[in-house]
Amino acid sequence: MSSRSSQVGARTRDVILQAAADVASVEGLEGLSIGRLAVQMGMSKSGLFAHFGSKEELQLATIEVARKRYVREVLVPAMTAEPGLAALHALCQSFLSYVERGVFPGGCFFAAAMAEFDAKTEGPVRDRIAYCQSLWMTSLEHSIEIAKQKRQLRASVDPRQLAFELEGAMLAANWYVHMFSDPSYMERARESVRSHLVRGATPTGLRVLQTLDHPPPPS
Amino acid sequence: MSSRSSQVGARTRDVILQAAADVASVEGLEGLSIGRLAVQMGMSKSGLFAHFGSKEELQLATIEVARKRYVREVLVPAMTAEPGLAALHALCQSFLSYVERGVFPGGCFFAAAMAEFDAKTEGPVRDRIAYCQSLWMTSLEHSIEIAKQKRQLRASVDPRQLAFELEGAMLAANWYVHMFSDPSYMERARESVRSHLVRGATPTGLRVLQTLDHPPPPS
DNA sequence: CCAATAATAGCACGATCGTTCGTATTTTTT
DNA sequence: AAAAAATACGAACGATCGTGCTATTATTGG
Repeated sequence: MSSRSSQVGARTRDVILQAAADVASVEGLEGLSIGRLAVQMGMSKSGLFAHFGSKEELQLATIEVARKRYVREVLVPAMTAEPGLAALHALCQSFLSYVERGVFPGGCFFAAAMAEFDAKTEGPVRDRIAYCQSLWMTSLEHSIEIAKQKRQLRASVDPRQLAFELEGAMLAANWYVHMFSDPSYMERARESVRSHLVRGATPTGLRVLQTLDHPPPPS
Repeated sequence: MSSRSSQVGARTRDVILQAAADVASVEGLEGLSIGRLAVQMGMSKSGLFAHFGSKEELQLATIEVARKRYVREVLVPAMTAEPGLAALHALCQSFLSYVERGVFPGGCFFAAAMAEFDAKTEGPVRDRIAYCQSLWMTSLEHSIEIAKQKRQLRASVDPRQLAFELEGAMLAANWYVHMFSDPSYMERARESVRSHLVRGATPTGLRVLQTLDHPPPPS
């Protein structure tokens, strides 16, 4: 059988990687140590190592499970929203909620990984992190473009610029909440998102945003 | 003699720490290794180690020289501006220029350190980084308050909120410029700073901002 | 010029790092 | 039931980590 999904080891492997993702969000992907991870899992270093064959493979596999968790906890919940401005709003709220809920103990996994690898020597790990980050930015930009097509955001709105500003507020909240143990930075980010969306919105867009704040009673 | 300033070792110590700050901005303060640093300096590991006595002391001393470099390259150049909105503008431009000039090869030292330690166990290093970061935020907020007193920014402007949004844009630029090797993110941050300042400005403040973009001919 | 002191080097330590290898145990397939 | 494959373990490797101890070399003050 080519897939590992029915094998026993696949479950073990996944349990290892879930723990690895948690550790890496705090200690960094380089700070991930096979020995400490093995102790934490209650298994031998070589036994754990055999699942991956190299530390780099462990790091890449950790990124993959982190990405899946990210998709499940951030992107999927936002998919229920109507494409366009509502989806953009949902993506931002979903991200902030994901940080707030502690989906990763160290805050956003990819924010931490980006900060760790942004200046480092190129390699598969760095490339993968950059790719994941660009996907996230693209999904923001895409929703902005849909919103423009729907005349919910003004034609003058630059999708990449708006995505950059939203992402800046969300990233800053991610760092500051942990660094200063001050959850009020989440509200600052929400205020920032709200004001950016309101500022770019057309009258049509404003109605959409009002609907989101005061959801209509189920008919 | 109590001061080390006239001793030979003080110069050596400073050269070591300048290199350490450069390395740490790329590899992180934990990634700083005494052995590799010694090789890079062309001296023995124990000889280098003797200057500090422990890795933690090396990290703290590295933070200190990084802070001094930061003050010299970011804060001091901005001090020529008139207190208030002009100073706020100068602080943001100075920070972005400092990232752009590569004052630290890995981007902003303190942004990297904050991202590295925000989720980690408490300790003197983490505390010091948090303190340095809070000083920077406070200096932004202080300039905003002066600008409000001078009626350059509207009374409705929340200093901490505005500082948060400016910092978000600058931090995001710091990461993205390196991660995607795309200097255009610096312009995105400048655009973000400009629009935030214009939006909060009173007519008086707008005149100040215009003066900054089109400096008056020396009388 | 000599004694005191500061600065550096050499060496070794225990710990941990990623990695390899051989082997035993379990699970799956034939 | 036998064979094959997957899974895990224990031991050890060379390298590097931070950190001590001791000797040696520079520098400085009397």
